[in-house]
Parts: sequence; structure tokens; C-alpha cells
Amino acid sequence: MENAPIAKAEGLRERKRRETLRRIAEIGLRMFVERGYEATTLEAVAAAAGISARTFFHYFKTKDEILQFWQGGGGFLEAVRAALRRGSTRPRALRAVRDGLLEVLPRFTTENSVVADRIWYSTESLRAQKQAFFIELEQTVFAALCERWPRKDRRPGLRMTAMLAVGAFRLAIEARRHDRRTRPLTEYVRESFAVLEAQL
Amino acid sequence: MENAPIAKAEGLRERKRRETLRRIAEIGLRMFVERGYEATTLEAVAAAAGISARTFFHYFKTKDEILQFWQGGGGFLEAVRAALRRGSTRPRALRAVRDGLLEVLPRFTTENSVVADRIWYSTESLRAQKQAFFIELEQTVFAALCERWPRKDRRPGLRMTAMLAVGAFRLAIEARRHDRRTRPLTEYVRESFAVLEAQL
DNA sequence: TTGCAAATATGCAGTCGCTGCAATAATATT
DNA sequence: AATATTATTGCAGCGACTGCATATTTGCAA
Repeated sequence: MENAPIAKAEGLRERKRRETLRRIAEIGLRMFVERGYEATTLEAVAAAAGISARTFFHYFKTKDEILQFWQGGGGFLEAVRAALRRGSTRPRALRAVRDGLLEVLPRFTTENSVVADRIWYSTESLRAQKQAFFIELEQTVFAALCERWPRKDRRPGLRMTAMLAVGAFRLAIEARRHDRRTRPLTEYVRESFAVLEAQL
Repeated sequence: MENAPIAKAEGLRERKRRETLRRIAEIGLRMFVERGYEATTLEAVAAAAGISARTFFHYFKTKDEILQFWQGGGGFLEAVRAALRRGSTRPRALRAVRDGLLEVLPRFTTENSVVADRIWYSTESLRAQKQAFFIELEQTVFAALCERWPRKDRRPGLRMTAMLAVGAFRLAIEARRHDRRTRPLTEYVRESFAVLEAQL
């Protein structure tokens, strides 16, 4: 991405670590696709990646972190928050959220993130986590909106906006998941927000 | 396939089973409160309930089913669906949902359900499940609304209504959880919907 | 009352995700 | 080259959960 003031040459250690991390993530994801998430044992992933089972846990705290890796590894919430803080004060909060999402999304959308998304919905416990993520996103959005429109009496409205916006986002992801031919997520997001706005 | 649809005198077997089920649920909940959910081992619950660890799993498929027991054990979604189907056709869908919830809630609110609710939010994995439940509720509500207002062009609006209604419900539960002095959940629901409606 | 089938309880061994600990090997720093 | 850091690994162990085989209890009928 960007080079720090001191473009410190990456040591062998760091490089190997990064490579191993990615290797695990790639092999893991492929195995999840081929055999299913629950049927894929951690030991098997580790073995296929050429490391011991114990070492796996030095790279990922849990099995599902392999999937989180492809979803941006938790950086998404932070990115959305940042985008909302940075974005110009739009007259309508809903638009602000939409634009923030549209701005951030491309950075978190890869070939594999689409594959990973399907797996999230393949297993009950994963589904639950994913949905919990949306709630987190909602809280993040709400908090960001409150910063930008600090008048306390508008909070209930902002709360609603956050709910609606994240809801639209959820519907967009759902729509893409159900499409055979997948278009970029941003398109679904645009459509989803358009439908929502038509209702207001 | 059965003979009498009326209260067939409950056999010893059924009675004992019901008693054991409840005993496990009560002791389990109390232990969760006292020692924390994760710190409470299944073996400990089973021992305290006077059964073997293996037998526990004949009553509850998972540890968290102990908590689900106090939340109505999955019957809530069904009850809401039924209430929405039965309820008079209100002009406003949002009101219909609110009234449906208000009608059903008392049947699922007990002393222990409030306690259980606090535990749901004490642990990450439980929180995720709880939030997944709200999404399920949203889908249930949406489906029920679609039955009642079948015009296809109104669906986006109904989707929104479902989102808003469940959102208000979520906020109500949250509000109660944060209140020291707990009032009946229905009051929080009324308030929450009132705030929402004031925004529309 | 007895006999038998169905339901229930239990022990045991095992899987899987995950953790702590301690020893060892690889890399970085001086 | 010596030393400090960090990575890798094996091992032992925990806790939720399952399958299987066995014993016990209960329901029902001859």
C-alpha cells in the first residue's frame, strides 16, 4: 500500500510470516470449499500448509479467522468509521452512509471474499457470527453518525438511519449471494439503497 | 395415530422427564449466574442436577439450550407468526407487528427469562447467537406481513417495516437490559415503537 | 403377577477446537 | 561470534459433544 517514512526493508522473518499466513488462508479456504467447513479439520489445513497443528494457532486464533482474513480481517469496521468521519457533511445521513460504504467496499472485495461469503452462510455457527457482525456495523455507523450530527434530539432518527442503512447493506449482500451471475457488490448496494429511498 | 386428543393422563415417565428437564434448566441457569457461563462446566451442571454428563445431552443438545429453554425454547418465532396471521388487518403494518409482539410477549416473559437474557450478552458466542435470532425474527415477520399484504409492489416497504419493527424490539430489550430497575418488557416495547413512529 | 418391548440412564472411548508449557530451531542484533 | 528475539513444535490436557454398547426403569398386556 503506502511506504512508511522509513521504507524499512522487510526482513526475512516478516516475509516468511506473511507468506505462511496467506498460504494457510488460501489452502484453508480451498479446503472449505471442497470438503465443507465443518468437515475440514484444522489438523488437515495445517498439514496441507506444511506446518504443525500447534503452529496454526500462532497465525489464526480460531478456525473461522481463516474466513475473516478474506473479509478484510476486521479492518472493515474501522474503514467505515474512518470514511464516515472523513466524508463531506451530506444533508442526508442515509446518503452519507451509502457513500461511505461504496467508497470502502472495493478495498475489501476480492475474488476470494465472494467465495468466503458463501461459506459464512453454509454453517449455523458461522451464520450467527456473520449476523452479529452486521449488528456491530450498525453500532459503528450509529456512533459515527452521532459524531457528525451531534444534536441529541436527532439521535433516534440517526439510530433508525443506521438500522436502515445496514439493513440495505445486508439485503445487497443477500441479493448477490442469490445471484448466479455475480456483479460487483457496489452495484447491489446502489440498488438496495435506491429501493429503500424510494420507500421513504 | 393417537386415540384421545384430550389430556391423556401423564405417565410417570413423562412427568419425570419434564421434572428433570426443568431441574437441569434451573440449576444450570443459577450456576451460570453465580460462576459465569463459560466457567460453568457441563459436567458440573449435570452433577448438580443428579444425572450423568452423558444423560445431560439427552435433555439438551447443547449447553446454550439451557438458556433457550428460558426464552421459550424456540416457540417464540412460531407464536409471533401465529399472532400476525390472526391479528386484524391494521392499516399500518408497523402497528400490526407491534401489537403482535405485545400480545405474544407476556407468554414468554418470566422471572428467569430476564436473568437468562443478561447471560446471553455476557459471552461473545452467545451474543452472536442472540443477534442471529433477531435476524430470524425479522425474516419471520417479513414473511407474515407478505401473507397479509400480498401486493408484490409493497414488499420493499414491508421489508423495511420488518427491519424497523425488529429494530425497535431490539432497542426495547437493550433498554431493559441497561435499566437497573426492570419494568415489564412490554412497556419498553411500547416506548421504543413510540420513538420510532415519531420519526416517521 | 409376570413377561417383554420401549424408553431412559450410564460408562467409555473418541473427535475436534483450542490452550499452556517447555524445549528447540531459526533469525536478528551487537 | 555471542546473544537476544521470535518461531516452531510436541505434549499433555480441557471442555463440548457423539456413537456405541450395556444396564436400568417404566408401560402395557397376557
